[in-house]
Amino acid sequence: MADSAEKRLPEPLRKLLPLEIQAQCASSPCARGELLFRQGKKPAQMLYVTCGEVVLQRLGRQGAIVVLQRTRRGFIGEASLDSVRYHCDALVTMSGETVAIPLVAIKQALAADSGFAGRWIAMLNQEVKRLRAQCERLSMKGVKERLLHLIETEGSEGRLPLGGGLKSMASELGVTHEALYRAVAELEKIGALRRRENLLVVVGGG
Amino acid sequence: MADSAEKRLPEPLRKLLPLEIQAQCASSPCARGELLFRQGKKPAQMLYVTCGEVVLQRLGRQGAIVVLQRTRRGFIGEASLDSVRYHCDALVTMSGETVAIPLVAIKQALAADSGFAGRWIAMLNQEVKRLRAQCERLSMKGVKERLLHLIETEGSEGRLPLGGGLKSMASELGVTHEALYRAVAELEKIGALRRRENLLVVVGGG
DNA sequence: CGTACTTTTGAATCGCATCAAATCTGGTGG
DNA sequence: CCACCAGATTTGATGCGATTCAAAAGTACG
Repeated sequence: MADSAEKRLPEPLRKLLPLEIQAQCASSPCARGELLFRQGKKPAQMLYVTCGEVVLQRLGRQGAIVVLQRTRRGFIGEASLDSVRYHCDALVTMSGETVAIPLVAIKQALAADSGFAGRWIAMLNQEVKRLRAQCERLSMKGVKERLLHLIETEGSEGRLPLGGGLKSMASELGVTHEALYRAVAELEKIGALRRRENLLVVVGGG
Repeated sequence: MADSAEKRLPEPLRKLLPLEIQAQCASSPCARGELLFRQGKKPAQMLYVTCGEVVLQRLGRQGAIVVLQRTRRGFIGEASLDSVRYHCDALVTMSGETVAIPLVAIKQALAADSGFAGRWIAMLNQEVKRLRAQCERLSMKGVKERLLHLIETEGSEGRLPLGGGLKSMASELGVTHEALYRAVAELEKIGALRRRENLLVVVGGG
């Protein structure tokens, strides 16, 4: 059936997009090493990562690769709404799946449907909030400090489900997985943290 | 004159806001230690920092203060557009000036004026892009690496003007000013960086 | 059962934070 | 003009914590 793709749309997209745009979405798998788009090309569609990992990168002045974004779930290059050309490459670093949405459809709908525009703004607000918190987190020096901050800001009620295990969380915190394992162990020993099957719980004055 | 406040509006706001909203803006000074808003209160206006420094913070689980955002220039708590209550305090950490814009006016204008909504979205896109780059920067381990990344992403043509001197740049990079001074000195000695009066220039293969 | 991955612990090294102090700078008032 | 101060800038010495390299133990899956 043609609508099988729609049914697979992740929750966030179903709540965000007008139905006529949902109908134009196309899911497709992406393999590690694949380039989803290239610097200089004209954006034709908005990409949403549902699983796997994609990084946006470009070459710095002395040839070093500068990573601008690493996404495991969410839009990549939302800013392509405004720009004529991509200013970086999109490289798949972990096989997964993406949803492609025609850019023109989004632009038209944003101009015509103020409700959609409002939801889009709300989504961007959330993203800005999240990113600001992440910056504050990354500017902390200690791993334990960062971990607790993560649970405070991304979790609810001092609880945070860990999806891909601690290892993937480590790169989100900007530390090695060894350092994170040790930090968790120490916090548990102090009694500041408890660890259920797939959950981290802050013990403090809750 | 009453319009003296309008004339003082910073460039970004003049380009972003419809004229009828610019007329409703009110600049006012804020002193170090002042609370611009408090967790739990209902947002009535959108605040834009023109100079000074404001942090958004709230109390974490074990009483530790969690800083969510630190702003020297730009909106604070854009997300108050969507939320009924503030979820954090806004504390002035360096005396300066803010512009207050009535929230209802913004909401109405965003719904009625699709051009304004488009500009607002573009602004948020820029912010998201900048924040993502900053996250990647902060997740780098070396100071030199971070500095070069900053110049690559925030500067143009490998050149970056340093506004408040190296010291203020240090906290933006999430390092101590001593470490930054040393990194700059080493990069200059290698010949990878040059330093003009108020400018940092990457020397590499440009 | 074997392979691949995550999780865990150990030991050595390195870079940054920290504390300290000297120099340089611009601005203010005598 | 000089004295003086507050801040930025610079250099030095020390310690801690994360990285790094290494290896073992646990776990999922075909």
